[in-house]
Amino acid sequence: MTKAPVVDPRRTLTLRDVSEASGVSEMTVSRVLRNRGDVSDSTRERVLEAARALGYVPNKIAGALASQRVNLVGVVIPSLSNMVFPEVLAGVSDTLEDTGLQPVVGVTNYSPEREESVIYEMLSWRPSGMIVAGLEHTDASRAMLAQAGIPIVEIMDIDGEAVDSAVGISHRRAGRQMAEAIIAAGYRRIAFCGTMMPYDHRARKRLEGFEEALAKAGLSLADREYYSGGSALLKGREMTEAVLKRTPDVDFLYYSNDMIGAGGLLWCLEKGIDVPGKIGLAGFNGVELLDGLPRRLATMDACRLEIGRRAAEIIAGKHEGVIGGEVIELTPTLQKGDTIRS
Amino acid sequence: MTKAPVVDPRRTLTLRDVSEASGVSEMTVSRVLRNRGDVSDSTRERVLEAARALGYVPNKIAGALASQRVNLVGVVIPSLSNMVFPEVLAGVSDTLEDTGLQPVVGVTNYSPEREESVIYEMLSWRPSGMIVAGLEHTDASRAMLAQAGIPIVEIMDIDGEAVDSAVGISHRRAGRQMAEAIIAAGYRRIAFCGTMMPYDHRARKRLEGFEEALAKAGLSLADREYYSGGSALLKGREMTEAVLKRTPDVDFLYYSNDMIGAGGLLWCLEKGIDVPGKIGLAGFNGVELLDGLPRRLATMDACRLEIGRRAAEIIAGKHEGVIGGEVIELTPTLQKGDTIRS
DNA sequence: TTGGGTTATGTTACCGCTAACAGCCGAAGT
DNA sequence: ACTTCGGCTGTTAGCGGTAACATAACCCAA
Repeated sequence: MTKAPVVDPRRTLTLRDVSEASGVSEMTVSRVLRNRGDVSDSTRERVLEAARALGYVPNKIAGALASQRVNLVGVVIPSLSNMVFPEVLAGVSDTLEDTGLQPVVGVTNYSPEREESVIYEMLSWRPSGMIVAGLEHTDASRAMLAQAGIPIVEIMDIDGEAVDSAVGISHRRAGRQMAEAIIAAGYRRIAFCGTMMPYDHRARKRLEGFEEALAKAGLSLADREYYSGGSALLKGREMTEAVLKRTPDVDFLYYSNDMIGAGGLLWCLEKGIDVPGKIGLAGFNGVELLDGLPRRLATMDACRLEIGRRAAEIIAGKHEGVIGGEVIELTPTLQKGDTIRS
Repeated sequence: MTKAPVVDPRRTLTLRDVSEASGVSEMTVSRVLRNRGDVSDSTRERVLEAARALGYVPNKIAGALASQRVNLVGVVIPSLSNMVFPEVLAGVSDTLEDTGLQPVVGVTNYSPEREESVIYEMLSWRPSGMIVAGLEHTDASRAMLAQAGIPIVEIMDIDGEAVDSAVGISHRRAGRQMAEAIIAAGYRRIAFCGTMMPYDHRARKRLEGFEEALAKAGLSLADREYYSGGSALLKGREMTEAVLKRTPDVDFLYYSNDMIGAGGLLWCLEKGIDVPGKIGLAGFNGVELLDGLPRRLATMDACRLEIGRRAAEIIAGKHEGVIGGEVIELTPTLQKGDTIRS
C-alpha cells in the first residue's frame, strides 16, 4: 500500500464534515450538492462555501448504493488501436455529454473470454446501460447481459441475434455491395487481403458477403492473403506484393480495412502500377487518414460516429415509448474514390 | 427510463439469494466469492454452484463501500484519436492486468475545465490511484489530486512540478536534441509545422526546446505554420505546401507529430523533391504507421508503452519502499530514418 | 383566530456488502 | 481429562450516502 502523497491532514471528508462546517444537517448538504429539493438561498450559499473550502468530493459509491442509481454506461470494445472504436466512442461521449451519464470503456482484445470478464466486472458496478461491440459473445456473457435488467445495445453489426437492442450495419451486405461494384466495373480476377483474427466476425461477414456476390456472378476469389499484428500499413504493402507475385493476373484487391488498403495503394503507386487501370483497390471503413493519401482509396463508410450516437441515445432513453429490443440498421455509403475504374 | 430488456424475473440478486440457495450465511458466500478466509471445499463448491446457477453478479458498489477498497485506477488523457494515448493505455492495462486493478479512462479533449470535471467525477468513485496526462492542470484539479490521499502519477512530461509522482520524458530536451541533430546535418533554413492547440503543452515545450537550440547555434525558425482539426495526414500536406510556397528556401521541416510529418513526406515525394537532399523532414512520436511509408521519417520515440507501464507500476505499489513523489525520466531515442541527410 | 398549504429542514431506515469479532467443533498437546 | 489451537461458520455493526416521511415555521384566506 502506497502512502498518501501529501501529509494527509485527516481521514477523507464526508457529508458530516460539510454539515458540521456549515451548521445544517447532512441531508440538507446532500440536497444542495445534488440540486434537489428546496433549499433556501442563504443555506445553499453557506453549504457550497463550506464544501468548497474543505475541498469536499462526494462519495458516489455511497450515493449509488443508497439511491440505487449509477450514472455509468459500460462500453465494451475489442481494441483501441483500430481507430474505428475511438470514433464510436467519440459518438457515445458526445451524446452522453448532456445526460449526466458517463461512459466507462473496457477493452477485450478480440478475446471472448476477456470480453466475458470485462462484462462481468462492469455489471458488478451496476451501470445504467451497456454498449457492447458485436453480436457474438459467450453464452455466459449473453446470459449476464440479458439478466442485468438494464438497456443493452450491441453495436457495429446487425447480422445476427441481439440480446436487446442493436445499432449497426450489415457487414454481409456491405461486402456484397462492394463486390457488385467491383464486378460492374469489369474486374474479374479479384483477390482478398485481410486480418486473420479468428474473432473479427465483422471482417468475416464482409468477406462472406463479398464471396457470395462473386459466386452469384460466377466468380470466385483469385487469391487470398491473411495477416495478424504489426503495422497495418506495412502489412498491406507486404500482402499486396505477395499476392501479385503469386497471382500476377489479379486485377483487383479487396482489403478488409482501409489501413492495409492504404499500404497496398502506396506500394502499387511506387511500383508504377496503373491504378485503377491495371489493378483496382478497395478497403473498408472510410477512415480520415485516407484524405491525405495520394489517391482516394475506394471504401465504405462504416457509420462509426452515428453508431455511437444512436447507441448512446437508446441508453439515455431518448427513444421515448420504446421498450427496448429495437434494431437500427444504418446504411453505409460506397465511395468509389479513385481506385475503381468507372 | 427504459424498461428492462427481458422479462425481469425478480429484483436483482443479492448475496442473500445465494446464501439462501446454498444454505449458508451471507458472510460465507462473500468469503467464497472473494476467495478470502477459510471455507471448506464442500461449502465452497455448493456456494459456487448456487451462484452460477442463479447468475449472481456481485455488487461492487456495496462491496467497495463496506471494504473501503476500490479496484479502479483513473486514467485521464486528452484524446483518443492521437494514437499516442491508446498506446499509453495499452501499457497501463498490461501492467495492471495481474494486480486486480482496473483502468477507467476519461478524455478531456485538451480542455482544462473538462479535465477538472473528469478528475472530480473520477475521484468521487474513490479510485486506488490516478494517472493523469501532463503536468499542467487547474488549481482546483491539483488541489483535488493532492487531497485525494491516493497515489497520483502524472505522465508524458517531466518539465514542471508534479503533484506526486511523474513518469515521462523531457519534451524540451527532445526538441533541443532534434534541433541539434538537424543543425549537425547541415540544415540552416528550418521551419516548423504543428498543432495550434493552445493546451498541448508538450508540443509547445518541444518547440521551445527546439528554438532554444536553434538560438544557441545563431539560428531562428525560417517559417512556421499551425493547424487544428481535420485529417492530420492531409494537414501535413497542406502545411508543407504552404510553407514551401511562402518560404521557398526552407531546407528543413520540423513537424510537431509524425502524422503531419508523414503527410509532408508524401507530398514532397510526389512533387519529386529530393528528401533528405534538398529538404529534410522530422516528426515526433515514433508511431507504427511510419513503418509502412515509402521512406522512414526521422522521429523520436516518446516511450509511450513504457510510460504506461511505469505509471501503472507506481500505482500498483510495485516500487517497494518508495513513499511516492518519485519522478522517472525516460530518454527517448532519436531515429534519423531516411529524411535527415547524414 | 384557525385550518390548510407552502417552503425549508431534520429524522429514520435502509442500500448490499465486508471487517471484526465471537462461537463452535474436533484434533492435538500435556 | 483439560486446555489449546486452528479451521470453519455465524453475528453485529457499520461504510457514506439518499428516499421517504416527519416536522417546524410561516403565509394567507375564511
